[in-house]
Amino acid sequence: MADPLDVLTARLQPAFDAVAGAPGTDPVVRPSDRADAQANGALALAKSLGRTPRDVARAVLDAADLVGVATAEIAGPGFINLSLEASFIGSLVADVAADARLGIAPARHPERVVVDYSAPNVAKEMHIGHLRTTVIGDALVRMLVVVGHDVVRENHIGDWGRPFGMLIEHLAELGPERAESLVLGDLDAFYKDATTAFEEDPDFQERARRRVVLMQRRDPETMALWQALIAQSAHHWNDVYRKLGVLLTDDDLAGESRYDALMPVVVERLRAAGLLEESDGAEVVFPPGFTNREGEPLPLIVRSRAGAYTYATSDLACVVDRVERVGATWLLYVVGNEQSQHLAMVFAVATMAGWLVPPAHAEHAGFGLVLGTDRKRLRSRSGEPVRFIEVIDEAIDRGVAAVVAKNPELPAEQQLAVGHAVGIGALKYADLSTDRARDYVFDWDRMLSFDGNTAPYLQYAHARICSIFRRAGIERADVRTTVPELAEVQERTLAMKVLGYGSAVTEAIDRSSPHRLCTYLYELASDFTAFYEHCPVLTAPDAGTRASRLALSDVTARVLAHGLELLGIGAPEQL
RNA sequence: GCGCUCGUAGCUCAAUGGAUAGAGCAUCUGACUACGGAUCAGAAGGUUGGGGGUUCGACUCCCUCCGAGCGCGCCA
Repeated sequence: MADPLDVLTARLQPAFDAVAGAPGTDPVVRPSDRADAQANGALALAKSLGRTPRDVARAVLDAADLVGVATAEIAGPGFINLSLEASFIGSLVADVAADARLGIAPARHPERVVVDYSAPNVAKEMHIGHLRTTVIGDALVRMLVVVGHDVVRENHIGDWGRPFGMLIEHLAELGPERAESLVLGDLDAFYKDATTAFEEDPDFQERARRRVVLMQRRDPETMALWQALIAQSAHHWNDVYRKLGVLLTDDDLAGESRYDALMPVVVERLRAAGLLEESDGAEVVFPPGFTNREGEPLPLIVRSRAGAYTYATSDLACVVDRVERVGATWLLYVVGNEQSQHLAMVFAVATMAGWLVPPAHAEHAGFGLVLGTDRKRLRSRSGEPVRFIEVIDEAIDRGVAAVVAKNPELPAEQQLAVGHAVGIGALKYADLSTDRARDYVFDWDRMLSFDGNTAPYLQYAHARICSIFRRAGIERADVRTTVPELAEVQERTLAMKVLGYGSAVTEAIDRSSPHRLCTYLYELASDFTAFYEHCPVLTAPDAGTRASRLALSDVTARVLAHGLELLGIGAPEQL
């Protein structure tokens, strides 16, 4: 238990219980600007006891044992301000330094969680719209894994449905060997050519329709062509994922085709449950609480008038598969905000049908748009969506250029590797560091700046610490057993921040909000630079202080590197 | 029309219902032969879109209005 707030809570709990006359009264201990921490529980307790908050706080303090941990005083309307003993903070920092997990607590209730993210389409290039889902999903996966959840990554690719008749037929015309060059050429051009043929050539249209039927029957030649399309598309995605440094692999592909066989089952089960209704010739379910333009109930269409299954059916099949086959109790959808109503309806119907019931639960981790500096949806000059791979390559180029300009002495090979980490880090961090629900403005200059809440700033702080040890020829591991003495205010502030790492990670997971972790890491880096400026490490006044500051520096660097890793961002030892 | 999301300093963003709403950029003042100045210390900048309400206490919860964006029956 490295979190000082937990320690304080544990110390205050019995006193609150005694004053309340009942167990379980929450002291509500939080970080505070005025002191190290503040307990606010007396305010709530006062009301039920019919006493004044300050009176309750006084009684609690009289009953509490805080010896060796903190001193307390009553402030304001009834806050208990707590100032930690420096020796206590130091010992907790040593605990964190000795912990491979750096104070991150394991999940109280580990779950099998499916994270649905990225979701590109076969035979289409990834575009800027895939940035947020891919980057946010990847960070959430890493955080969930580190606290001990059993995480199943699922990349819900668009690999099935009517357009594939057209795409497969087009590939058949070009000859299967043509598929090989698709990744080098332009996937979008292929898609466009197929569309053109479909629209302009009635014969082609007819053959495309037949292909759809052949797909349903799993005709071997058709499936071979289909596989070729997927394989070539996967090359492109994997290129993106590798450069971007996300964890997705071919093993995580869970395309719509996987749920094809489940769709009729879903409809039949809805029928058996008495939920299915007919509306304008389509088979639908009306989840309560959703209305259309006319204020009438809004249906979720699971089978169209033409007899086709819809994406709603596919998403319902997905829920069934994830709960019943995968055995997940937590379904996390990293999908744009614009799908919130659709997903809410899918979740509602799945719940009505009894598929999505406790302990199983679904959560939509929605996100806003990527905007240009004109505050409008980011697009290329031609008005097309920006190609994802171009954004990635530009990030790398800019990162390398920044490193080359700033550290010309670095060997060229290292400049490339470090520049990659800086560029990709900047790109990812810009996305992760704002509240995901909001739209955010994409701005190269700001995200690559070494000042402010950016990846390069964090990476720089980390590199500076590494530089201290490198310069002095000190092994990092050798300083870890030192219990830091915290005489200077900057040392104390930094130490307190180090102790907050675990709760920052927990908070980011609880709210599916990586930006909580980003904000924490930025504050940690800021506190470090203030410490670095005011507290000489290698030239400290005495050996004890030097050892103490080395220990503090080491643990700070480890938290920075660990935290960046959870965000999917590298922490080079030199920039 | 209905629904969802968002609205915080000039700009870009923070802030579990807790005291005086915090950072960075830009602006202004200071501090350097630097354990990496890609820095630090400080100043200035706010009716948290407007108005009501709940609460001991509201950026946060509720209502209402304004503004922006996105959805709203057989595409995914």
